[in-house]
This record gives sequence, structure tokens and C-alpha cells, in this order.
Amino acid sequence: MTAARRRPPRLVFLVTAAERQIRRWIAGRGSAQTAASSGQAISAPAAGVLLHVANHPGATVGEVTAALQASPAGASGLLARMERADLVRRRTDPDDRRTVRLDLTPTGTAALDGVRAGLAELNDRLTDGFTADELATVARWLEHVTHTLR
Amino acid sequence: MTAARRRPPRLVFLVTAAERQIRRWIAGRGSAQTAASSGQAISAPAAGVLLHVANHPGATVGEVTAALQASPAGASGLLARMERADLVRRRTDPDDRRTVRLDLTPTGTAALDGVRAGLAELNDRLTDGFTADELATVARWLEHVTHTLR
DNA sequence: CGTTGTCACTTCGCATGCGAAATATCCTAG
DNA sequence: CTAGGATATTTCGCATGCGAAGTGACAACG
Repeated sequence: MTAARRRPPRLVFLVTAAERQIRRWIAGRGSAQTAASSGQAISAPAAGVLLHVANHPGATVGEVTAALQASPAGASGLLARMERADLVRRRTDPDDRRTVRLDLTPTGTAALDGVRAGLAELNDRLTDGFTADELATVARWLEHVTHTLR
Repeated sequence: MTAARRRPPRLVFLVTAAERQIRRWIAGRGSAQTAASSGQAISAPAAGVLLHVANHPGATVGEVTAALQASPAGASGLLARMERADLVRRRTDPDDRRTVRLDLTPTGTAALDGVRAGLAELNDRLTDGFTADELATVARWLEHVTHTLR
């Protein structure tokens, strides 16, 4: 059981599996707790959008794209679905009609509390049993992954 | 910069971003290196299938599903695409015609070397700059995520 | 002013992945 | 032997995500 005994497992697979498990959890239990009031599960990327737009009203699609580290196409699709779900509103910037500015709808604002609560619970579960140092290592590694493959 | 200084970033987002980055890397640079000979990028789950079936010829769909920690539906779809790409063959078990047994095609077998090489390179990049202990912590955390949300 | 390039975003075609329902096959009790 | 349940896999509808190509709008040069 000593840390370095076993040949390090394939981290690629572990990350893939972990991400899918998170997605499943959000879709499943999440629908009963994360979104609580609204009743529908809000995916991690969607939650990211809600939080970003809440902190930066009038944010552009490009800003959201950067914040999520997604592709423009992916962000566009996500925002379209979120608009269909009445969570955000898209509005063409009158000063530069190429850019689209985003705002939360009342529904989106109302969903915020549930999102924050769900995120907190998820974070609690994910961090449970690990020291701050260990979690810092994990975070550093995840950032390393994101940046080294860029 | 001390480890525990900043409020721990939202691990959920980091995992999500890292997984997407891995997927992008495989699809992009991967097509030129991972699959080398065959020429087409092989996704992480597809690589998992190839390796599992190589080690367990005649494996069933259920076994692959468990190995990948995927849903039966997801595995089924993946296998359908892999069969379309001529990487695996599906054959009904004559002793129990509900189960489907899997084997690698010659193409699939030929792709194995490239897959292993790509996986090794990816693993090198992912582990670069981290000690064995740190990586063990990361692996332990990823497994914790997978299991605690189950 | 127009032409030409750049920028912001969307659309399209595809891969991946899920849950729920359908399908086909096997097994077991009566 | 057969009805009913269990099991293995697929199909369907949807969400997510990407790259490439398309669209519309600004900008800069002549």
C-alpha cells in the first residue's frame, strides 16, 4: 500500500473515468439536489457559465469560452441550450454587433443558489479524506495537464 | 505559492477541463503520433477497448463495459463505431446467444503498437515534473472520485 | 468610399456518453 | 412444456464537445 509500490496506473484512464463519474453524479443525484428548486440538473460547464455571468454581467461569448477553456463552437452550443432552458439571455452588443453579451434570466439567477449548494456538496465529497496539501498537489497536477497539452 | 495558500480551486472544473484537454490532444497531435501507422486518432476509451480485448480475446461487451466503467449503452455505441472502423469484430457467442464476444481485427492488432506508444507519450507528458509520491496521491484521488460518487 | 482582411460568433457533421425502453435470449418454477 | 422473470445487448433521444466552414460586422488601407 506504500505510495510508490504499484506501477503507476494509467492516469489518462483515471481522469476519463473520474470525469464521467462526475458527469453522471450531476445528472443523477444532482437533479434532486444541485438544482433543487429548478428541478433540472445543471451540468458543470453550465454551472461555470452561470457563475461567470453572475460575476460578470454582460460578459461576451468569447469571455465565457476562455473561462471554460472550451472551444468557441462548444460554448456556442452550450449557450444555445442554456438559452433554450431560459437560464441566460443573449443580446447583441449595440456598439459592436459581432459580439454577443450575456445576462442571467430570473430563472438563471434563481438557479444560482442551488448551483452553489450542489457545487459545495460535490466539492465536499471530492475533497473528503484528503489533506489540503494533497488536494493542492492534485490541483497542481490537473492544471499541469491542462497546460502541458495545450 | 505555498501549497495551501489560495482557496482550493473548484476541482470539478479542473477535472472537466483536464479531461477535455486530453481528448483534444489525442484528437489533434494524437492523429499524427498515437495512431502513427493507421493514421486515425484512437480515443482513450477506444484504446482501452483495444488493450482489454488484446489481453482478453473473446471478451464480452459486459466485460468491456466494466473495464471502461462505462454504461452498457456507451460501450455498445463505442464498439459499433470501432467495428465500423474495422478495429474489432463482434461475434455472437454460440453457447449463449445473448452475449457478444469481441476480437481484434488485424487492423486492430496492428493499431496496438501505436496505441501503446501514444499512451506512453501521453503518460510521460502527464507525469513530467511530478514525483512518484505526488502521482500516487493524484491516482488515489482520482480513484476516490470514481468510487465516492458511485 | 470600396476592397480586403480580421474578428466574433454560429452552423454543420461527427464522436462520445447517458438513461430509458426495446429486443432477444436464457432460465426456472409449476 | 410453458409462463414469467432475469440477463445481455442494442436502439432511441438527448446533451456535450470538437474542427472546419460559414455568416455578418468592423477596420484599415488606398
